[in-house]
Amino acid sequence: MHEKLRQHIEKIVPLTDDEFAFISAHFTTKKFKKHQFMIQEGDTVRYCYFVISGLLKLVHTDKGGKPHIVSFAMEDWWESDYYAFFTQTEATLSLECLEDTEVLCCTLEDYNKLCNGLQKMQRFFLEKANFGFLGSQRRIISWLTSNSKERYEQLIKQYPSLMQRVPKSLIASYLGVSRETLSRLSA
Amino acid sequence: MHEKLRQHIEKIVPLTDDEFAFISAHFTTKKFKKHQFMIQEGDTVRYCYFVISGLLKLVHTDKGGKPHIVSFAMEDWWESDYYAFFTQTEATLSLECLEDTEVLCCTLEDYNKLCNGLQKMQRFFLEKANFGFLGSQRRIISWLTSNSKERYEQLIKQYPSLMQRVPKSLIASYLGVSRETLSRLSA
DNA sequence: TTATATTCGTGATGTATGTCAAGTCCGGAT
DNA sequence: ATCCGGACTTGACATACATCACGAATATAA
Repeated sequence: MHEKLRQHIEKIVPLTDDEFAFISAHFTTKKFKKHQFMIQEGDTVRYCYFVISGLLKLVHTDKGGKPHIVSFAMEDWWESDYYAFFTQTEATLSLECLEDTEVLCCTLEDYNKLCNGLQKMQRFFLEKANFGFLGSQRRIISWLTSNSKERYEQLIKQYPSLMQRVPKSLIASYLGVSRETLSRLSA
Repeated sequence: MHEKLRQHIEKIVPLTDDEFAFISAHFTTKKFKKHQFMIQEGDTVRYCYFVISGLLKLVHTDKGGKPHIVSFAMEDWWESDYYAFFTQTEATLSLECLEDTEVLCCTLEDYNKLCNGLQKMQRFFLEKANFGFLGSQRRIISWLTSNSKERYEQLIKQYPSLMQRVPKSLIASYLGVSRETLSRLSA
């Protein structure tokens, strides 16, 4: 089942069997049920996660108690409260399962061992980080240049499956509009 | 003058003189005047830039021709149209000087040579990429959870000098509001 | 200097969106 | 089958913001 991880990494750097065995040793498997929290606000964040199957939402709750979806994470995505993970501080985000989910877990210590022990792996994480940054920048640009309807259409074009898998109120939260407004956009 | 680069890198990884000499050899210096374009839409993006001094704006122009500020870049920042830089495709962003500016330039080839030739440097870029991602994510959260006035206050708190260095219309563009609205927020 | 552009504020008005409220539809639990 | 709660839509109204217009102050250039 770590095989999915291997395929994922080999999209960026080829691996020998020995190398993958080394990598694999730094991950553990966990399963979560729908509605379970993988990270809750205030937790110490032990892991970053590679999603084997399932679907997650990364959520920030504002002072007024209103939740906002920072991102979704589906198969082949890496997710965590990365700020808390990297700085080993308390989580300000929560990570919750929208479906039954299976993940591979990597501690910060193992993340660093992977980077230091295998140059290819550091290269892999560098690529991931760069493209993660570009994805966020793209979302910022989308927000600066497009109205709600256009952003909605861009989202369903980019992730068509999302519409079938999550309620529209969560899509609305991700886009930063109310669920009522989103409902009216389709017209 | 590459000395600023050394100090900057050594905030993350310590370097020997030999190592820094190796690094230094992969950068060239350039100077630009206020209003000069370092990157224009449609250009091939030869470099990513480390800002020694001065101030830049990274801009996306929408279909209607309206410019939107994706980010500012000041001393000690790295900037480019990274998507175009990494994928060697045409720039969709422009990079323009708001002040006379001095930068160190690094081609993608040199970037890769640095990563492959010196593990410390790959580690450095990994840290930069991770924190760049976290910065963008923070901005997205700020947008999801705060109104214009709050986002404005967060910005001046985070970068007080920006207010003295750029016209408010650019701040407005960065925040995604009209200059008139920004003008009324102070009240 | 004078001329010209840039910056900034402010009023009037239209529009997009949030909020509150009601009601329908549907699936899960008992 | 009945009940209940979540998902979604739609209307009414309030509000934040964009846009257009104008003028004053300031900077920049000839």
